[in-house]
Amino acid sequence: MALTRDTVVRTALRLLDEVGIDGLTTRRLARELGVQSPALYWHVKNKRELLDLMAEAMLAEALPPDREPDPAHWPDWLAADARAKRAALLAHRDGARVHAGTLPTADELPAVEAQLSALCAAGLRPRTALRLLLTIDRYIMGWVTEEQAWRQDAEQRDGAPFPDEVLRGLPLLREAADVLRMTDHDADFEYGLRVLIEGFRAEIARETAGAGEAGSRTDSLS
Amino acid sequence: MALTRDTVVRTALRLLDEVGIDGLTTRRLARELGVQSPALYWHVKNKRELLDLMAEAMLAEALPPDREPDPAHWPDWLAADARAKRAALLAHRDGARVHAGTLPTADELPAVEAQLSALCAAGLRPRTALRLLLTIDRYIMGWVTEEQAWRQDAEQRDGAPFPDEVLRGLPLLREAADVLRMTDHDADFEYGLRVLIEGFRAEIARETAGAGEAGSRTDSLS
DNA sequence: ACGGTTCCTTATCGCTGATAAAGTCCGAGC
DNA sequence: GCTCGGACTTTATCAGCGATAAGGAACCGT
Repeated sequence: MALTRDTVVRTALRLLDEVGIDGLTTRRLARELGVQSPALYWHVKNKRELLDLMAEAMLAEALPPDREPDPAHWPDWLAADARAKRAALLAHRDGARVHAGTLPTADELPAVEAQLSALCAAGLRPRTALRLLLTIDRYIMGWVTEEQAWRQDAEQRDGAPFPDEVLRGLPLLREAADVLRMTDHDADFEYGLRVLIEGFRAEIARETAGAGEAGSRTDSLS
Repeated sequence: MALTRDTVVRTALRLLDEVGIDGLTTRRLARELGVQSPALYWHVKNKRELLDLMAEAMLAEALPPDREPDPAHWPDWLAADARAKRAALLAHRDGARVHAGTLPTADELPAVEAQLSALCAAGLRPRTALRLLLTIDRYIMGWVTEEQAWRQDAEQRDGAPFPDEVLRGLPLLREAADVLRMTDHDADFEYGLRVLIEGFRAEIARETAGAGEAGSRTDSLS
């Protein structure tokens, strides 16, 4: 049976978990597939394209299929989507770094349109709703990137990071030591997510209230 | 005059702007310094350390020196710090990618302690305050990473991204097209920042209100 | 004048992503 | 039944990468 583009990508994802993104070379992948490395270039234009396909497959395999988002419960599905995306990125070693290189493509747009539709029904203008989605997306990317770097580092570090001695004279940090040392990624991610959604709530309130003066944009903070 | 670790790092940063992080090789950097590439390894342990030093220098040169943050105006300095950090990362090509590889070090801690102190004076527990700082930091990292990838891509792309034709049948995206196409990074970043700070405000209100039941953590969204 | 430290060079290693060119196989058309 | 053409894969090779070993030159305190 000849090699398929699909098996190349799936094998690459499996190999990624074994060796990490830095260990994922075309030769290693070819070996895994029982083939010489130039054979890969028949199925894939170059390594960049391979990584793009991996990122796409990563999200596809872990993300739930499109639902019609319910405007009434936007905080719920917004949070659920965020958790699902984080989970998708965490599902593979260096998942965030793989995804980070990719550019948004046109075929993701319909799902975004559906989300916008629900958010607008909840009271936002399209511009604001899209900005909101972008904001949450960047939080997730930044978060998981850091989280995976930290996890990676934790494997080859002996003992706790930021040992008690370096916290001498820093009483507040000492009190928040478990947050500093990232002992509970899930809870800490959840915190930021809640803050964001709380902020969105305020934003919706503001925008609904000032609906009459839609044109007068202001970025003031208070 | 002999080479200095400092001139190596400064030259590396200048070269980074010219060729980007992928073009920044030890050979290229050595050439820029009028030296053979193994000479670099006298001043720097390896490339990872060079990048760490570059990241450190990047932030040091663009970030304002420590001030004592004022608890009364926490939204102001929090936002100012966020803008400054984004500016620092934007100041060099691929700045976010350079910074992303680095791990937090102990000498950043005193500044964090000072921020915690101000946030606690404003009504937060240390754990919550630190989580808040982490949240905003990850937003910045995620944002600028994406922003620089986008800018990079824009240079070698002809015409607008997401041309009108792909927005056919997607009326809300069409209305938010300038956000989708990232025509104003500053304003879009500012939006997310404001949402975050609005969320922090709500968080402070919640925490101050429920101060009696400090132990009963809950992550529910509503 | 000598010995040690500092700083840099030359030579080389094993590895990377990628291309060119040749070879194999298999199925459609005659 | 043979042959031609496309679908794949191979071998050979390239330029470039980060890194190390070993040696040489310059300087500095003694």
